[in-house]
Amino acid sequence: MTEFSKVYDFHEIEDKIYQKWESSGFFKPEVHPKGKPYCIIMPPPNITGKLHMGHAMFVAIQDLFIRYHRMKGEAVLWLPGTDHASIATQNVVEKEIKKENLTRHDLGREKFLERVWAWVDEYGKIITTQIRKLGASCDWSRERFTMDDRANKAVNHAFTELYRQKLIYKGKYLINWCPRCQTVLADDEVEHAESEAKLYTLSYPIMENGKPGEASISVATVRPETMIGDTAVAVHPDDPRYQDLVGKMAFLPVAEREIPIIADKRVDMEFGTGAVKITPAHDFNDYEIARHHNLPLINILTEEGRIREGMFGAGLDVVQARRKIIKTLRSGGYLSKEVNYSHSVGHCYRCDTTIEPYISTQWFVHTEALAARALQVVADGKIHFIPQRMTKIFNHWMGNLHDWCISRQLWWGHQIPAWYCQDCLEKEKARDAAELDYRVFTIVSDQEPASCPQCGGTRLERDPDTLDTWFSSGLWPFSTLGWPEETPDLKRFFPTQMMETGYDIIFFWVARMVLLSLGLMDDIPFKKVYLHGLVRDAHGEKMSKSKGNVVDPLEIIEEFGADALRLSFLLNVTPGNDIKFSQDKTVGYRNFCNKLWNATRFALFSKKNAFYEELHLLYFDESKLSLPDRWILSRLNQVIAQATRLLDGYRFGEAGTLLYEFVWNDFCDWYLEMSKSLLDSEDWDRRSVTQETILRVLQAVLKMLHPYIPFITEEIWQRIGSKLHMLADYEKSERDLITASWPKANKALINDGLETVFQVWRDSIQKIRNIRSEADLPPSAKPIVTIVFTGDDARYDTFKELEEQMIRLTPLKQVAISREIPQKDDAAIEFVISQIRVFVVFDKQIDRGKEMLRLHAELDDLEVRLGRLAALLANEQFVQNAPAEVVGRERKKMEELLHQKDVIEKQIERIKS
RNA sequence: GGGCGGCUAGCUCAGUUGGUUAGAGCGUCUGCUUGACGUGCAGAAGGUCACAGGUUCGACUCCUGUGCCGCCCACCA
Repeated sequence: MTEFSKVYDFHEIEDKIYQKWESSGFFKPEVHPKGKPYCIIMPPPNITGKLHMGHAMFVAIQDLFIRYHRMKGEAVLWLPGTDHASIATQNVVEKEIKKENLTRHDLGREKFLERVWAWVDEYGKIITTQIRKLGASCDWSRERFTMDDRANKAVNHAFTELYRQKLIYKGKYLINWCPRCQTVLADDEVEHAESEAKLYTLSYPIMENGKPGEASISVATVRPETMIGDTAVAVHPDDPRYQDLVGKMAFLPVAEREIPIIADKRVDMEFGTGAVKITPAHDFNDYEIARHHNLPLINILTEEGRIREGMFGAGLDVVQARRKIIKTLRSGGYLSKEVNYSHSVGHCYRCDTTIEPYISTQWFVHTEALAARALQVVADGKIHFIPQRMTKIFNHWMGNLHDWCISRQLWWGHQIPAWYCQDCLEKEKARDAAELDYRVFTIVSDQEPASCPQCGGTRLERDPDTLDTWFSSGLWPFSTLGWPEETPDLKRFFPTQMMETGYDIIFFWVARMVLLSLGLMDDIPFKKVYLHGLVRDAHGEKMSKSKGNVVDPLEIIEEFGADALRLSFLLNVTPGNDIKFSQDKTVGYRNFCNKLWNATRFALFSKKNAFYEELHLLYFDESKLSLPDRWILSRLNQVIAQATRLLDGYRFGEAGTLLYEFVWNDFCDWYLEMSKSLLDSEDWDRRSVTQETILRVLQAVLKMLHPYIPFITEEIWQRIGSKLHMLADYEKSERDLITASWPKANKALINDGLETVFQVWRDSIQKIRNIRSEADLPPSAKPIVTIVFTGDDARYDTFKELEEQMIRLTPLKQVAISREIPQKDDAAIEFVISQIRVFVVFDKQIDRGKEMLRLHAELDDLEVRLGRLAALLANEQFVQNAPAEVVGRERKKMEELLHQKDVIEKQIERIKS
């Protein structure tokens, strides 16, 4: 007999089991070669550091679905990987080398990338180890990295293909520039935050006869330092204040230039002075206006965000320049007003530096056509969001999308597969056009070209820029399956069944996958998008290193086990809602695991009961089942049906709670307690059938809990293997729980009538215990109980059969199940439950005052309910409109309550007398 | 400026077709060496389901509005 420790110790067990699963190949879809394909591509964690709670949660959720579907016999593929996370990782490594007082420029591109690769090696291993610790049943033989050779190939192919489709173009536009990272960012990589500033009013003199005159025009700005880049002043065409000024020139102080006063409908007459300075190279609004009026652009900033050489305040950063220019304007009398003002400022999502709108030449993806298709497939229900409200968020973003800037001036990432022929470039330059036509000298190819296809020249220079990290992530659902090759995996598993990720990356990632999949695969990437919330700390604060409230999942696993941690994310949660992580929850779930362990220990390995001392085959024989057996089997099959339905509806939180309660309440607290006397029976058949019932319930329970708590269920499964073998219908293929089949509800065993009687039976036991407890008597004070049924009440037989159980469980001294009211006993406490009268007699005198209090409390409660019911039933509308079934139920309740009231009142009378 | 979520027992949260006395875990109180589990067992207290209207025979659940907390989006000089 296997040793069964008193307390479940997950240490050692978890790693041992995981190794067995992995080495047996159970994580591969090939375990069910003929199964229906079911695929989830794992969101690849960034290799910026170790895993956090958010990762632990997604592993728990995805593994739950993966294991559930595997048990349903499907060919399940959960494909793991990690993400190079271009900008984030580059920043992390930059910080790392800063400790050695080095910048990436000190090292140079090649050396710097060596350092990053070393980092990738180190953290990649840590991350995959951590994912294993959590019990993830993903197929490591198919593991990928967003910058491995195959991903690289996919990225180059994608870029080339989209370029060929004219969905990718290069151009000079106003973009978001991070002066710290020194790269362009996409719109959604800019985080906006309210910040306090000053709104200055500047006066620009109007030119008169070629000279600045007396009159002036006032403009409001929060960024006075940009005035040296102004190329116009704009007013609303209908603004009566400025009618005569439109078309005139204004004098730009400091820069000492003349700029035109123009009219544009985009100007808000209500704001500030109604006149706005136009700085096209450093403001998105101004850029738009300038384009319409063909105004020149003046770039005043360097890539580091400092004022350019030869300009006012050269070399200063923006804040310093602002101070200096304010001083100058003030002394020149050009500053007429300054007020406090709050406005929204963009920040880099990776380093929080203030973003500068900046003119730059970059690569873009045309999004209009792709976004329209994306909206269409969602509208057609081809992609379904859980929770549904996320659809709106997705749609809103898709519907307001600008072109996607995909080039980055970073070193770490996929280098753009574009080469520039230097010969063609020179020719193009010689043309001396206003703008270079880059297409003339650009070669985009997924292979490095040997020579220019135009001129045959070999002086080719590769674009030094890399791609947005989300570009390669956007290909993830198909690049991981082998695309652009027509691999068997791609054919079999694409489109994937589900994308499970956090709602915080709907735009960054989910949307990009949809766009790129439609563009390159001409198909959706996944059918369902399940979005989980954020894991916060116990007080609802976002976990962050700076706050010091980060909880390390590995520490929790070490202390409470991976199963307990998983339950913390899987029970009592709703899709899309943030969850607060507190250790208290995990403690509770650790206790649940221990409960399950001990239930098994008792049920199958308790020496005293000498279970299974007789080795024999168990043929399921319904006719031999005892009442408790039939009851628990009915409950079990009910639970199987319900849990399956809930899981199919993605409601794993509710399914889990259902299982938790079934195991703890129905199975442990009631059935196993009842089994104790059943197993005492002299009757061999009785014992055997009870053992079989325990075994069958446990078998199904372990199966259903396995997706939630895979380690402990597998461990128990292995330990009870020899018992399971005794089941006549045992399937050899179920030697390992991970690949065992999900249970099917046996409707024939569901018995609603029996469950109802059992409920009344349980309630009556609890009521007796309650009376005992209220009378301040210990459990050892066992009463004598008489339970009286009316003449033809069929429940009599059930109670009769459960007599011994009742004595044992309540516990009682003795019980009489009767059809007749017992002889009058003044000491008897009576209650009515579902038309059954129960008389309880303790041999100890009970406190009359206490008893009166109890009775009055009950009476008060009854009065309230009776009042409510009477009003309800007196309402003709209710009687007429409510379904007969509901009315009937209420009437019955009324009768019952009246009866209870009567009984209580009589007792009160009796005690009084 | 637009949109979304939360507001249910002291705390953390469940609650999808509107219909018993609104549930769980933790915490609290009382009792228990009941043949597996004190990481346990038994019992109890604790809620006008944020507020105000409306629809309905009936609303935690549907509609409208309000308040507080939080989030997302937006080219607010």
